Amino acid sequence: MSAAAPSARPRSRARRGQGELLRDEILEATERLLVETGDEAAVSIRAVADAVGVTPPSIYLHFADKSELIFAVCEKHFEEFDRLLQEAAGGSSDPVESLMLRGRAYVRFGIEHPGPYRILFMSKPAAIPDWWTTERLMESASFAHLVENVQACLDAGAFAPGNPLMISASLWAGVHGLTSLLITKQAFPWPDVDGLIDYVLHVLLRGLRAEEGTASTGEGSAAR
Amino acid sequence: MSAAAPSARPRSRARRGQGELLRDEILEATERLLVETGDEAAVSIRAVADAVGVTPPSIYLHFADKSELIFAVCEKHFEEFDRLLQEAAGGSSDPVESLMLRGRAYVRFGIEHPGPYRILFMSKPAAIPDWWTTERLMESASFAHLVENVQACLDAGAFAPGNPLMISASLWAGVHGLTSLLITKQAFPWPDVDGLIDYVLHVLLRGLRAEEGTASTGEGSAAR
DNA sequence: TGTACATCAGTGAACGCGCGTTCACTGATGTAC
DNA sequence: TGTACATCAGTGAACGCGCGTTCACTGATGTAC
Repeated sequence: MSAAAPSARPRSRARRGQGELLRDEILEATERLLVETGDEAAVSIRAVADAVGVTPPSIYLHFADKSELIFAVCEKHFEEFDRLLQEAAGGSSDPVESLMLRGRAYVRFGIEHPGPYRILFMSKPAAIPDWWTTERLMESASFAHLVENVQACLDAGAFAPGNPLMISASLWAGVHGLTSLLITKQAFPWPDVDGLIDYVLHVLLRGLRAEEGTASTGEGSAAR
Repeated sequence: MSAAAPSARPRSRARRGQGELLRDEILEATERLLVETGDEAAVSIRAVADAVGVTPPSIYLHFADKSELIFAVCEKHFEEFDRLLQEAAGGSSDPVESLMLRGRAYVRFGIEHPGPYRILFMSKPAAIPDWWTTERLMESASFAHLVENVQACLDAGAFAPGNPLMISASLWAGVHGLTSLLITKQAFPWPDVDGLIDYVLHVLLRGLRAEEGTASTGEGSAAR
């Protein structure tokens, strides 16, 4: 009977000086839609407004335009992403095992937040606005943490000597490839996902490992 | 002066019985736009019609709807993709080297055809129409060829024993990850791309290699 | 304690746009007689 | 050899849609006097 009922509760107007409350509600709703649909194009200003229980122009009270809104959400996710990875990597004092933990956390983040993951790592370069230089910075931060971890492996003699940037890029390619395939090709007959994740990480780390006997402090596998 | 001039030559109407000619021109134009923009959403029926020098309804003389058109183009690319990889892999009789060649060809295809690559391997599952079961078949064919190649490595004792599906999925993840990052993050300060491709492939293959001494016919690296 | 007023959160209606798709049509081409 | 006609390739105009964004506005809230 009721025409065009908003999907959320009616939402009462904020009190004087409390206008910022709406901003958070908008961010939350956008994030929710982004996770649900996994596609920036599917998240419209109108859909967000409807989800919050407000009219479209209200969005512009808090965000200059659509991309500012989208990237505000992504920024939050990027921060969380880096934080999760650092936290996971801190779970071991062995740098190689840290990489393993970091890799697992990476893939898990992607699987659990396919919407933001798509935008952060799979969207077209042109879709990223100019002012989003933060992206570069954040990415660098997140990537820099990986490089540090790799450097620690090299310093410990656990990895064969090599260019840490090259090694880091390779690891990134590996986990990103797995993550994005799992997100995109859900119908593919994947073997056990957790097993696959660990297998891919093991192959990569094994491929980077120092030759036996050459390492200064290498853990090596058995005497022979 | 002329209003709304079509971007292509005026194109003269086909003769009786030659209507199919337009079909090919449409496919070509779609492919061209897809490669240029790299985004399915950016390729509109109207843009294709304009590129061909024809009005939008003409498209429907040859394709039931937009997705049929898009996937007709992708199907062509998928065939070419598999063909290129098989051709590349045939460049060596050593199965491990075949994998290397296959991997290089994979990444090169992605870099050279980012539009089709995005649609084939990076688009949302929901964006793929139901009738596109071919996709699964083709994908299986292409993937099956990889599995065969991996099995040959196992049979030759060049790889440590393992599940060929798991190994194949890992290799796919590696090359896909590299390809999609190179496509998506063009602004990232990548090290030398060709070097990076080879490095990633080497790391993966090294990680899969049989332990020295365990292999029956392994090539091994030097005596010690 | 009461009232005028500035402020602020949010609305309602509309804009112009490009999209996929439909439908009745046109006019050149070939064929039957 | 000439003409009526069916066929076929393509057109022109319009449909309804959802989109981002703008603009003049409303009405509740707090504050100054």
